[in-house]
Amino acid sequence: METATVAQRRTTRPRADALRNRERIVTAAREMFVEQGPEAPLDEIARRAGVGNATVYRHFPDRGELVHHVVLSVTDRVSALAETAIATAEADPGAAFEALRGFVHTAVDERIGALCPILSEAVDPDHPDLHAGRIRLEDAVEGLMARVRAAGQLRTDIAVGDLMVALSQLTRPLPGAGCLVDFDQFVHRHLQLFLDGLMTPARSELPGHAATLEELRRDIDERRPRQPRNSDYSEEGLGQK
Amino acid sequence: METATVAQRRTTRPRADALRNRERIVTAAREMFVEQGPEAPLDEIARRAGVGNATVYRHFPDRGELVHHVVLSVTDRVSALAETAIATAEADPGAAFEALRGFVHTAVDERIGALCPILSEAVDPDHPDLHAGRIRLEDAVEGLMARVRAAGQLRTDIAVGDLMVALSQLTRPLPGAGCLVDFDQFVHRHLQLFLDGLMTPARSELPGHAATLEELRRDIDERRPRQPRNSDYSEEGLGQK
Amino acid sequence: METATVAQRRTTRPRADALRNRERIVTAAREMFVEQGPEAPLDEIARRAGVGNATVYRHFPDRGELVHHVVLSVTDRVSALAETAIATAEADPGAAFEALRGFVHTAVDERIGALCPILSEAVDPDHPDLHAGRIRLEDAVEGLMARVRAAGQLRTDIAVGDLMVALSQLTRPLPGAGCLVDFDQFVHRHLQLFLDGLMTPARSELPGHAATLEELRRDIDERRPRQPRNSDYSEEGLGQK
Amino acid sequence: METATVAQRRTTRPRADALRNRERIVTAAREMFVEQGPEAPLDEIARRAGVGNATVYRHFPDRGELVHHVVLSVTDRVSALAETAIATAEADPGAAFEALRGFVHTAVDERIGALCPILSEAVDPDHPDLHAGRIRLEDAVEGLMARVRAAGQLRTDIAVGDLMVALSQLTRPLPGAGCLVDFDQFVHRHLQLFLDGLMTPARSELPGHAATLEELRRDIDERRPRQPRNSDYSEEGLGQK
DNA sequence: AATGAATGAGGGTTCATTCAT
DNA sequence: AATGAATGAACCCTCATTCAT
Repeated sequence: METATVAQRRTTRPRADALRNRERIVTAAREMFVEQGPEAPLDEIARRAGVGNATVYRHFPDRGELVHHVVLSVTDRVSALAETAIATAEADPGAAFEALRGFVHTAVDERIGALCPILSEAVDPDHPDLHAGRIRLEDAVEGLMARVRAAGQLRTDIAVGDLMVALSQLTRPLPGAGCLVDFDQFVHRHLQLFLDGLMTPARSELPGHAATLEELRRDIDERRPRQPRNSDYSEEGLGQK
Repeated sequence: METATVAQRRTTRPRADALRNRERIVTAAREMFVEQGPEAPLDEIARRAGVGNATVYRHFPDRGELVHHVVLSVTDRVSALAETAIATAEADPGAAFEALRGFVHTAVDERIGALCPILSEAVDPDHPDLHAGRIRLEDAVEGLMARVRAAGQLRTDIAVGDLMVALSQLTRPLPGAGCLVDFDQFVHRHLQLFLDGLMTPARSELPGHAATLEELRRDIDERRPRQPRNSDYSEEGLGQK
Repeated sequence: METATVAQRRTTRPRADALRNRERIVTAAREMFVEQGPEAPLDEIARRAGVGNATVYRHFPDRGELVHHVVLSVTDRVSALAETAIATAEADPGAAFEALRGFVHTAVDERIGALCPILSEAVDPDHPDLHAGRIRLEDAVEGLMARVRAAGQLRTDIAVGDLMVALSQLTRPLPGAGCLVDFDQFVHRHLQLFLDGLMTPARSELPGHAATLEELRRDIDERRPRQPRNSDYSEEGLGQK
Repeated sequence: METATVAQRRTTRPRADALRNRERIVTAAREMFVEQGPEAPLDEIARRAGVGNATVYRHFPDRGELVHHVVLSVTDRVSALAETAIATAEADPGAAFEALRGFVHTAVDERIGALCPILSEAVDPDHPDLHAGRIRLEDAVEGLMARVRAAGQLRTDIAVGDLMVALSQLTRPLPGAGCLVDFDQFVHRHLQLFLDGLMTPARSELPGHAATLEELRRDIDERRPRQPRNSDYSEEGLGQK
């Protein structure tokens, strides 16, 4: 009796099924975002999660909220992966680059592509949770890269932003292509090739400059509404080393 | 005689402004497809082209027709770039890889990302024009890659499909991000890194298998409506060479 | 030379080809109106007439104008048919009803169904030309019916409106059905049955009252925007005679 | 136990307001189809039903589905009327034709004109429900006509298709005329006249041949895209008997 | 708390009408 | 005078979001 009262006092006692639903929604959304991008129909997410559409709204008042939580969830998982990889790299510095490879390929299966909103206007960059998540992710991946760099296996002209953005891009689904079963092997091929390009010795000189996630966010936030898009390729040193 | 010629010319001459409009629509669509994929709102394309929405329909009876022509246009431009690069590579085999680099970086400015529909359901793969375009593009890029390979500068376990798909992916703008001026330098950085991964000697073993554009199309056409998506990463040899 | 001047003075010298075009447009419109109703696409009418769409607008500033002229044209043709039938009926009063039958069936081939706008809001009832046409048609058909009635072969409780409206209705195309080749024989069957019902002796008592075209127009013009539609069948004497 | 029953009832019970809406949509559509045919704007149907347009789509995923249900609904109602009339005809064979008259006039109020899609491409003729409905309707009306024929009061050269098609045509409102209160009495006049033409003894010979609804459907399905439309009136015997 | 239903806004497409050649 | 081209309004349909049960 008293127990019940206490339970009731916790104003937000989450019912077991509510918690389960919430989790299923986030999972379904993560899948959908990877496959269709952050514009995926909410009704479809609800269907895939096995709940009514309105239930999604109960848990996440608007799409932004849902994106927010998905990003948090993926950030957490990928951060954990990176932290694990750090341990591996420290255990055997000779295999540091291998640890990085492992991290990259596994991150795909954690739907790291769902992180793309982190770099767009879809989420509020100043939200404390997201900021914290980004810091943790950045620290972990930077830590991992630092280990590989320390082992002399990673070129020195790249930073976290380079890896994360390329990772997001290479693992995004082709637009208008639905769920491509056969496409996944291609993703892993491209990741391998990209990773090969990260190894020492560097085989070319890079244009632009290395950037962290924080810097990328800042760049995005500051950009002007619309401008003619011109490559700066010809103006930059791109020559083979 | 001359009168007849003039008259005839008049009969078949498309109006100057109509031609201009058509060109502007294709250009606008190319931009939009790169940014948003082949599902980009036609109204927005029309707006960007500076014409009414119905004008788009006059020139291209349905979306497929528009996509078709954009793909053809980009295919042509990119094929020409590749063919030019071939000439460069032949002139100086020692700089073959440099010719490939040049091609890749320039292709970005021709909006090669607009080719993504070529790999989706958005175009009829059996249309003669598209098939011919794909063949020309494939031959040109394959020809270019062959030159670099012959010069001993390109790893041998990759094919046209690998390059084209990765190129499309790496050059796509971030979703919801509009036209990112600052992002372009990142694109070129990633292309450089990816290209470095293509050089000899190969630094890793690749999962899956090399594929041509034709094979990719076939894979897509054959895929079933929906299946659980499982990475095959863990089942494949991904080890460092 | 002087002839030319005179000709020019007639400010509205209609060029031969313009006249021909005008005629072809009206003909095409008549066909289309019968087949698809007065909402038929003007572009399609233009196409069928073999002219550009804008040419239709040169001749008929708006759709109403076109409908107007089609109605006039059909009214004329059908009036002529009726007048011919009168002559036949007078020549052989014993075959008066046969003359009426002939008129009805031939009127179908003159696309009398295109007259339906005469009873709707699609045309201005007060336009002098239309009014005159309606009077001529009414007089002719009434004249024909009078002959048959005088011959004792037509029931006396019906008037022109009854015949014309039923004629229009029975010959209208089924909605959404396109051009029904096989449907025409059905039209003629129904006309026969309806005509049989017009013969003496009358086999039933009719509800409502006989009406002329003028009265019908007036009824239509006076009707209120929207009212619940209730049959008055149960309130009227409909019994078999 | 009882709780379970209640719960179960709740699970499958369609909401009261949803049911009401569905009914209102079908009713509105029935009216619109009678007036404008099966191409009537869905937005207008929604407006008339007093619901948002999207609600129509929730209940009927596409136009075909709506047409389908309207046709079923009308078929049911009219079949019931015909079956009732059969009973009347059997009770007093001398009044068999009167029963037919009653059926015809009452069918108008059930919006029998909404059956027009049954003869167009708007519905799938092979759908089991529609087929069953058509059979029921055909059997009922044919049964009614058989009773009248058996009583020697109905001419023998007509079939169900003749009656149904003429009925649909004669009861359709004039195009562009909205709902004509005053027009209804005309409809009933014409029905009376048409019915008089169906009585024995037949007063003319009919062109073409009697057809059932099934045969009409077949004719429609087999017809070619477009052909010159020629009356066969002159080639057929139409003489007075 | 969960849900089915309702809705309005937005994009796709057609078509009557106007414009420029 | 004739025409191809351009346009905006209307309609169809989808989907995010709100409402009522």
